Amino acid sequence: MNRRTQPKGVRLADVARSVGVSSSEVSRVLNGRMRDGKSVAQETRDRILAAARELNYMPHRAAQNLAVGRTDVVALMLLLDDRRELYPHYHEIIGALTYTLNGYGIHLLLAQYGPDPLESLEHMARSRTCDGMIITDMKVDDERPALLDRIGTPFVVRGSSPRAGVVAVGMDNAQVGYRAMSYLFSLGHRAIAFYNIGRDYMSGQRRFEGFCQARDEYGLQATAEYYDSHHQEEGMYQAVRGRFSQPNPPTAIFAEDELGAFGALRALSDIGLRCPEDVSVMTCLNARFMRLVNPHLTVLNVRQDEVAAEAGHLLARLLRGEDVEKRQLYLQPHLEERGSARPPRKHSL
Amino acid sequence: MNRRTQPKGVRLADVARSVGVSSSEVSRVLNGRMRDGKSVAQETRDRILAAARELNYMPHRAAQNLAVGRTDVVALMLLLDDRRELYPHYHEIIGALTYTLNGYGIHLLLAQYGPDPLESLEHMARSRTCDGMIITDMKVDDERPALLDRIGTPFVVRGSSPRAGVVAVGMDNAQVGYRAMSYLFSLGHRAIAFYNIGRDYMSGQRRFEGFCQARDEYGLQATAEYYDSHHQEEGMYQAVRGRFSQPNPPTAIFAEDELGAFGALRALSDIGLRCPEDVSVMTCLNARFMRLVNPHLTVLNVRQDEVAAEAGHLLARLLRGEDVEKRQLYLQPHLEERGSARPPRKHSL
DNA sequence: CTGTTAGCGCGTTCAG
DNA sequence: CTGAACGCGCTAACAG
Repeated sequence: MNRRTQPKGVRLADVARSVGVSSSEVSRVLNGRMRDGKSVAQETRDRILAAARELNYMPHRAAQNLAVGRTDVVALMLLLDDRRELYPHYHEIIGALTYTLNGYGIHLLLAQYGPDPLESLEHMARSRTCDGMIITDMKVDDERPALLDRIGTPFVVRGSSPRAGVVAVGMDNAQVGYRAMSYLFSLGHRAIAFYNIGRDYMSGQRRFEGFCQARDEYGLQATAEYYDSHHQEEGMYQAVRGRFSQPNPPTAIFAEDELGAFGALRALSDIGLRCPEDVSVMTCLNARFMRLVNPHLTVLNVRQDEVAAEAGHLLARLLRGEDVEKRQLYLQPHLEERGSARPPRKHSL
Repeated sequence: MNRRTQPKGVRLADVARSVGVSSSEVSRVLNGRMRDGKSVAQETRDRILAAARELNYMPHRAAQNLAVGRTDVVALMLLLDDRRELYPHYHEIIGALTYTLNGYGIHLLLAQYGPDPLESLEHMARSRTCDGMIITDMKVDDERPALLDRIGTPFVVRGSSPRAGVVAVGMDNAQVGYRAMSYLFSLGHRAIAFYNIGRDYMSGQRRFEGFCQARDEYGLQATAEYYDSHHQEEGMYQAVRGRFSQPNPPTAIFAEDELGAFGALRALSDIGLRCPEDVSVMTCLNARFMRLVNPHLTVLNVRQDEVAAEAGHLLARLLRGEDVEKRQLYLQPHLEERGSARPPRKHSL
């Protein structure tokens, strides 16, 4: 009961000694390495298990890792913003990954990129701190997949992959761009301002393609405006204020993400315009609380939690040695109408 | 350049052989273990460093861990809600912890509690998967501190500690309760409904104490109402709807957290009451986006990121062997007025 | 200043 | 069915 913990912890050898067998025998029993004919006498088996429980034996992770050459750890490297805060979408990614990986007995390790991201990544991978990695926020010229391939570390891309031959799971951002435009068009909007993530990001690039396709298809070349933004709440605020001080303001705004949408709303509010009466606003996001707040934003739901969960499953299978098809899986965004986008007014004041 | 990665990775011995020294020598140089008089000849030193760089040597984590008896990992075990999602406050905790710990060369490991939380915790600690832990969401009868003490694993409590003799850093929740009441009282409210976190949680218990103190001090025994809630958005929605179908509804509501506040707002809206014209609402939270949304909530800002950062610093110092005072640090909440709470109307309709 | 030796704790041959 | 011996890769103690 009140027995003091052993100074160094109880080892395999301690259990072995207490039973009067070799430590190999204990290892075999505890790891269930006795299939085929290879078996351990039922009696020694029981005695070993009893002793292990009695001594409260717990294998030493580092020792196991070293012996087996595996860590059961998957790393996710984080990009913190200028305030050292996590970007919103990480919330769901981290939750879903932790949950999913734990189902495979894998822990999630978090680290942040240093000044040289590739170096951070290489360090993490080559030191074998983890068995595999999830990489996110892909740039169009992202060198991480190639690096990890070279090192031989299994990984899954969360998001759009800059190239084939890797396992990637993300949202279909081309559809995000296309459907946002289609929807606003169908409501009757023609003057649409599309504020996008930077096109240096894969998702931004994809969205841009979707935007272009819709724009051309609907003949909006003259009225639909495209902006590369990626400057969060304040950036969008400034951008929208600036745009509305110009002639021919848009009747609808697509914002890159939730923060951008709030920036846009704040700008409209300060200008004296209402949403959706005067200007429609939509965006794409998933964060749960966002659905609870006012105004209820009409969004293309990009289910980051589902994406992350799927990425976790795929990586786990990869680590198990199962052969996973090296292909890209893109989930479709789901339109959720909540009233922040409506048909434009027929006549301006 | 295009050299292929060695099958098993390059080891210390490889570097040693390439230079013609023993691996201890390499280890010494690479780890800078040469203070005091103990030095390594400048020349061999240089040759070793050159060879290591040339061979692109990277120490094997598991081997180092085993040899040194340290992992440079701190674990945070998560509580997922019924939807397997992370509670809102984790977002800032995780970001701040990752950032802070990385400054000490420590990674953050995430795992979720199994059905038996104490067992999960013990497993994590005794297997020496991590060097230390951060524990959060303390219950009043929380057994985790005692368990970790017994095991001998360093830890820091994020939140209110159920007992002295541990290192804890959290918000002063008694003040949260007290100041929320004071503020609403000072605005002129007398009929206040205080929806609290469950009192089985330390923070709930503390808030309750603050609530009681203010209630008694201001003579609100007859009009201030207390509810243990802790049922998130939907729960608060139901609770508020229920309360307003009764006589003598409150003129002000304190909600346990952001989700609760949104539930309250939704309920009021459905009932046909406006905030803050008809009913004042305030809560306490920190999440950044929450500050951006409408309505702008008047809150007691509980800076979870600062709390977590401080907890990270303390744990890191603990792990370095510095002797940290085993005491509790509670930051003060900061009132931020954003208009969701106002003086009550003089006369009801 | 440097090499040798001996672990760290566990898994895994390979005989027996 | 079981034990002895070795290896995982690195660090630390101790000679020299």
